[in-house]
Amino acid sequence: MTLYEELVRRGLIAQVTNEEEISKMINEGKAVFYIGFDPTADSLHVGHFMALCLMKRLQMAGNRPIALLGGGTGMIGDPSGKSDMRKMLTPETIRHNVECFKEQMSRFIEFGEGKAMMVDNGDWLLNLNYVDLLREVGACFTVNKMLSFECYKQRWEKGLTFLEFNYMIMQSYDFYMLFQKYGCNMQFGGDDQWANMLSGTELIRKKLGKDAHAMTITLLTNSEGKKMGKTEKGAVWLDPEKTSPYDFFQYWRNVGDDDVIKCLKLLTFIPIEEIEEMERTLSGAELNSAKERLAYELTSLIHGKEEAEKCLAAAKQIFGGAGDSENMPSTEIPADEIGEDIGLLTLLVRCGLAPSNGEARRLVTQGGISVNDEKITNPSARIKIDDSVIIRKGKKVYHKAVRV
RNA sequence: GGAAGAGUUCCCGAGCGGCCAAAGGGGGCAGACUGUAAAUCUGUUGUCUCUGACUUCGGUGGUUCGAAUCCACCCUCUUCCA
Repeated sequence: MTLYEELVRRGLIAQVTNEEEISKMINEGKAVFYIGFDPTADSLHVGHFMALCLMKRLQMAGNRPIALLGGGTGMIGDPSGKSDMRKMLTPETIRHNVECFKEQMSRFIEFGEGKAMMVDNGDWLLNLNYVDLLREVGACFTVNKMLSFECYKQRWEKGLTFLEFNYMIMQSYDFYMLFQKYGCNMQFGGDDQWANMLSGTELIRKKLGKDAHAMTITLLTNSEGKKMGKTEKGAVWLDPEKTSPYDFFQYWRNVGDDDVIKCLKLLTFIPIEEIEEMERTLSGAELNSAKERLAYELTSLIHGKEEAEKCLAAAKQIFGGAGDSENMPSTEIPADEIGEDIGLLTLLVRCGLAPSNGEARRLVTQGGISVNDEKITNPSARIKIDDSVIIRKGKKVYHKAVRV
């Protein structure tokens, strides 16, 4: 099976400019490709992870990856497919985010001589001269064409600023630069980037008369068509400080039945045959084993095998019935803060299980809280903590409060 | 520059002098049912020292016994005209 066939079989590919040439190029390891990452936050999330996985797959086949950090494009903000304008980021934030990205990326991809490259488009975008740029590239774009792109549809109602409208030109310019500087002949990106990427290949054709290619990756959506990797609390981050390994593990452990197989295909390196085998044989509750595998694999890829083992063990202990666990998320509370005993509501807030006393009170009154396996419904209850105490919120959130 | 309109709790969106902590929906949280799934049903969803008090309806002042609701100014956005 060739690399390209595997990508297709995994469902990773959404759109390509020229299937024949692209498959040939990547199968033979001849592609120099780039994927852009705009530094919109101080941590990568699952969407980025998919792109990094693809990078790794291609790298293993001998292709040369370039990770492009959007130190320049981040100053503008991509309007593609978004209904609202992004909050403008300050240059300081962008620089900080770029640094965070760099660090996280280098954990997945090997950078260096003859390996992957990391470049920042701020290097060429930030010092562009407006008039020069207009004459050089502006002349290659027609406004009517740009306006016809699907990705701006959502903006017709709320308005598209000139600032954001220029994003496409910047991204095209990136491709054009990378093509010249590094011989980069292919661009990958999320499917929402299709228009931006095509514009890049067109610019290259117009300016240099050469062919460049683009391929988009399937967006990770659940069976309802919503983007995955988002929770009510925001994105599922790769940074353990922002999304703890345990929460990360649980996110994947709890994906819907209809989404497990897709996630395994798109996000893990488990051989495709094995996944297809699971797809054929597992149904109903049996899918739980696939979910567990998914959670384990991903946690292991991102936080390391050791963390993954811990999460798995913690989950088994917690959901397997045994109440106690060393690996349970916990909060340490100084003895003098607890004293004789501590108010239940205070304890819940202190452990981050409720944002306010009011919310904590509600939880307790509605029967959502158990302490050491004993349901407590009295909000004014006081809890003695001799050593440590296991709090359960709802069905699946366990937390340990430890006296120190 | 001129004219008209809009800004409400996490989001959308009603309310247009007291019965408003503010309808309805979405989302969230909890309960039931389950497989740590989905769907469904129920409750709940500003804060606190919680049968009471306090703070919220773009901002600042004002009218009134009483204002999200009326007035003035300001800010922001949308549409129409130039």
